[in-house]
Amino acid sequence: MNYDFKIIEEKWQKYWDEHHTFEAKTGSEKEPYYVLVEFPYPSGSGLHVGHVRSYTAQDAIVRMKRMQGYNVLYPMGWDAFGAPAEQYAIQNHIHPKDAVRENIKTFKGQMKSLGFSFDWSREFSTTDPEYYKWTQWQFLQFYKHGMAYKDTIAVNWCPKCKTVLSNEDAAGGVCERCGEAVIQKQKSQWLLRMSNYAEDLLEGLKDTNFAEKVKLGQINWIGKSEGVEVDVEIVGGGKFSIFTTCIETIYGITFFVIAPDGKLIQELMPRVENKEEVESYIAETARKSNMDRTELNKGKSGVEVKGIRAINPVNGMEVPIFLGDFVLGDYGTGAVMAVPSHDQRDFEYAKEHHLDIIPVISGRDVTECAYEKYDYLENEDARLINSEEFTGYSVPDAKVAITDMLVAKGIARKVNNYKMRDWVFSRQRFWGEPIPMIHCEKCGWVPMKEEELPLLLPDVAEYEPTDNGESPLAKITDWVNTTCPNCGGPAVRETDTMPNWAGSSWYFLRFMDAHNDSEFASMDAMKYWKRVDWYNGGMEHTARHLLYARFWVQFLYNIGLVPSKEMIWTRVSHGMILGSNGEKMSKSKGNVINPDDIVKEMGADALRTYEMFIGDYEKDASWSTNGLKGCKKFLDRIWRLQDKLNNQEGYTKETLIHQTIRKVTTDLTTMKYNTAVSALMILLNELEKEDSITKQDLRTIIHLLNPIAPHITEEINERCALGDMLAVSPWPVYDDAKTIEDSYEMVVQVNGKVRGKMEVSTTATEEEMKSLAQSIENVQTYLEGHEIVKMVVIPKKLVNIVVR
RNA sequence: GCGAGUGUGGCGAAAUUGGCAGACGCACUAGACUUAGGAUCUAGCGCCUUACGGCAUGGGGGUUCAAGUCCCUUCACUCGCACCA
Repeated sequence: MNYDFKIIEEKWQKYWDEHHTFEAKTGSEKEPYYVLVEFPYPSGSGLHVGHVRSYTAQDAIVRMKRMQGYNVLYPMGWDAFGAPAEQYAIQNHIHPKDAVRENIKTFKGQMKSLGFSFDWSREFSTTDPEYYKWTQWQFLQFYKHGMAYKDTIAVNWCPKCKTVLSNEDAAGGVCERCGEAVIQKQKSQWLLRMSNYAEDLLEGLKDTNFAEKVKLGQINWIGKSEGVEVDVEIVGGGKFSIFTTCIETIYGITFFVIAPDGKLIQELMPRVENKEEVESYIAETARKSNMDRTELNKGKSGVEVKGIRAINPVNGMEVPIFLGDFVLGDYGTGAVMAVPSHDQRDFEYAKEHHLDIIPVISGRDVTECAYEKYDYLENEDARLINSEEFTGYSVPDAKVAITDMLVAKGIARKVNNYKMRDWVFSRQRFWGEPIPMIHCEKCGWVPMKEEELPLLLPDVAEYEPTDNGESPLAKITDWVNTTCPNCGGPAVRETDTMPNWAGSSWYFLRFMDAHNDSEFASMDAMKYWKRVDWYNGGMEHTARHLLYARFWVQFLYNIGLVPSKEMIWTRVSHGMILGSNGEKMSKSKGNVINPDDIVKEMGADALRTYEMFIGDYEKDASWSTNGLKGCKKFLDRIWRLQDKLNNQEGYTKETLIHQTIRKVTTDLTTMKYNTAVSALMILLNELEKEDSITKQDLRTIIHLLNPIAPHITEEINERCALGDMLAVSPWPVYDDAKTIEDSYEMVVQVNGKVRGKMEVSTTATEEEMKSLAQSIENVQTYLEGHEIVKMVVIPKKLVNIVVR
């Protein structure tokens, strides 16, 4: 008889709800433990089997930790602002607010039907005014500390979504959401000075326990390079600066290249002889999207800036200046020294424009391609050549000596540069937190009074983006028009909204104190919970979301509002659940599995067990309905164990049970869910062989399974009157001494090949093992006529007899 | 191009970190039970060989008594970053 999962699962879900079983109490004397899964966008398509994987994985840990006596916080909420929610609303012609409300209802119902032990008392949505009030408040803190500013900059613009994108959103030159090629557009934008935190964000990684690949993602994104900034004189007066990481090649300069989108060329313009040519190149670059600029890897476009020549600061050589779009206006100084002999990019440019190539480092020819840094740094014999007094220096020596010389002359500085830019914080969108800033003709930008927050999103009929790039909010004149908080004169509100990254940058703090209406979270609550001990999310968020969140926290720390500089300790990421064809699940491919269907057909416990058993948690895995059936069968067999119950005391399989407790406990702690399930299957196989089993046998196996399959196990426990509810019972403990078998199967090898096996007592000495090994008949046939050279004994494992 | 990772039966995967490769599950085969069912139970299941045995962890080489695991080399795929000076 199979179990009726539908009735059982609903019964326990209702019980947990009504008894608030999983609510965490701030301030409890138990040790706090905070487990977080990324809160989802409540999109219209509902919960994905991928969500089920990570939520179950964390749920299993959380349930075990509770039983181990921790005060566990496992919260859930909604990241409901931003394009996905808005897009859904536009497509379905309903107000985003209503769409979000509906979708949250669906998601929450689905989560409950899967038996996740979230603390629902702390639930909130980033779109709740009670929450975004504090997002706005924190923006004002950024502003008041000089960390938010408005600037007209070239921004990534998606012509299709009609909105500005951050560099992170426009990665690869295409819009993150719609895939459209991103173009550059000048716009006045709010920015957060994230680049000020580049070094701190790098340093802070040392105080986290992130997976190595997660750290690397952060390091790459920050993109630190150490180098030297050098002043360069222009013939006939004026100067500019360049940034280089290879100062040792400075004698090889044959030209300079400056950015077409930078300020320098505009300053030089009056002296330019070929203005028309230069201006048309600038215009051409502006038209190019990032994509084009990146894809044009080969063939270095550019024009010479005629009439202006620059002087190499070390040898006084006069060289031409070029414009090239491979030089970026907003990185470094927007100008580079070009050393075609030792930089492939410069080399190609020089070939294209017929410029000189002067080698300055010995060891390789430079007629075919450049002799680059990674190459000459490997060559210990490399020496400087054609470099006046530095000729003959090794590269490391030259780096130091040339830098010192230039610094001493006062024309150079040691500088670190970072790829990471300031965070573009404006979106021309309706569905986001309004930026609480007011513009007054007289006073300029003035922050709203904190006590007037939240600045509510008005109710409007039209929330679709406009063609001119203005936020839809701009059309609502009675919302826009206001008075200046400073002088009381007429003023207008900022109509841009915040990116959806804003609300998710601090939500984990709010969970620590979710209903506080006088602070975003009290210092006491944050000190109690300390930090997020274990944070799970998709790999796609490990670079950006995590970086924003860390930046946000570090800023709050610096102004004394959070207890530590890093509030997230361990970050892990899960692999995707792919369709049964091994491809990413998508509607168009028709390979989407809806968790609701599985819950209906097989039950939540079966789905949970299967997703834990599917394979290595950090790797992608393909869906298999057969695999799922196997797990359902496993649960059916667990259910049937009830029939074998007897009234005897103690364990039937003591050693194996202790081994299983140990295995499951360590596997859950190290995210090896698949082998934890397999250990339970092995135990079940053994128990099934018995005619009858004890209460303790049954209680232990269902206790160990409970974190993964909470409903069926709780039901068996109740039906068989095995003890207190599992959810509030202490986790089984194992005794190391009881995990040891009396005997084991000793393997006997001759010259490394297995020639015999023998059951041997665990207490057998090495000498005993040796003689027993030689007593095996089959082993003897391989020893005959040979001389034993040596015997290798691995206690409790094997004997290897080496013969000649 | 740079960085990271992966590669083990028909399939998903294990392997106490150098010690019996393939645990556990799926699929498959045979049988049992049966008021034929996509239920349950039993046995088998890497490849070659009648067998003894031999060969097998992407390929090649090495270290070792012993290699999926360590070293060198090579191939394939996946994921990040990508004109960052």
